[in-house]
Amino acid sequence: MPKGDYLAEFEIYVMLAILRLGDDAYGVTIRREIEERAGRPVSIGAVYATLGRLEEKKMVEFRVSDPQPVQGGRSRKLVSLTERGLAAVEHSTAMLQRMLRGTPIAQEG
Amino acid sequence: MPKGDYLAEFEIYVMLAILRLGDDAYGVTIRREIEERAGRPVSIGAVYATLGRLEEKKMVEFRVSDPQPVQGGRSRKLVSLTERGLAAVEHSTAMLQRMLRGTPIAQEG
DNA sequence: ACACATTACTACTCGTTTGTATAAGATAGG
DNA sequence: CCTATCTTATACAAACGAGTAGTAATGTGT
Repeated sequence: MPKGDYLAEFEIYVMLAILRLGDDAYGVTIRREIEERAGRPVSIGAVYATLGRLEEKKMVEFRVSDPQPVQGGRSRKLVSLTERGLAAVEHSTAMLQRMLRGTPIAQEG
Repeated sequence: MPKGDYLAEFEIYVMLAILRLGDDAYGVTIRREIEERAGRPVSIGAVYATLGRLEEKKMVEFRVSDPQPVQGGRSRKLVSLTERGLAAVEHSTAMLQRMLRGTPIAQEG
């Protein structure tokens, strides 16, 4: 099982957050998104570290935004999933859904 | 976030396989189940190693079957999830479902 | 120039998971 | 007994992920 071909838990959370955030996905918003859904604190460093690992795996890619017209509004490094990244998330989640089926665990739509 | 509080990918697969297999969950069947769903080879050693770790975390428990009336039919070590293990799987999958919602990834019922 | 806010980066540590290789226990059959 | 078969066990290595702490870049406002 060549590593780098699958996603660890936190990596999945980061990638799903990116998907939900769409054009507004960058370090700070990703962090907030995960904190809200998971209900636990997430350090910003952990997010950037994970984003770096995901980039190495070619799961995500970046583009730099224009600076924001507010105090401290430095450019953001917006993230999006690569084709490969999207495929990986879909694969991971589909696998989970397959495994869940036929199981006594409640499924939500 | 203290490790040991969440489940890694392979651990989740093992636990979900146990759930599906019910009264027939033991090393060999678990391996087969995962291989079929994941479509990749799984070594039997990896399964036992993981089961050992899950037992340490009190996620699974064992009971020994009667010997099987076939060649090589030694007793099986049947596995089932503990209350704690079931709760952990439910927690992990529920979190994923929450993260999936609002995402362009197809959801199956 | 200076303070302040927002965002990003990186080196490093720690603990973990995964996986292999290897050995061996238990049972049936001839 | 000896062999084949099914099952389990485990020491060990290698790789990896998570997270922290500290640093720095870039922008606004005064």
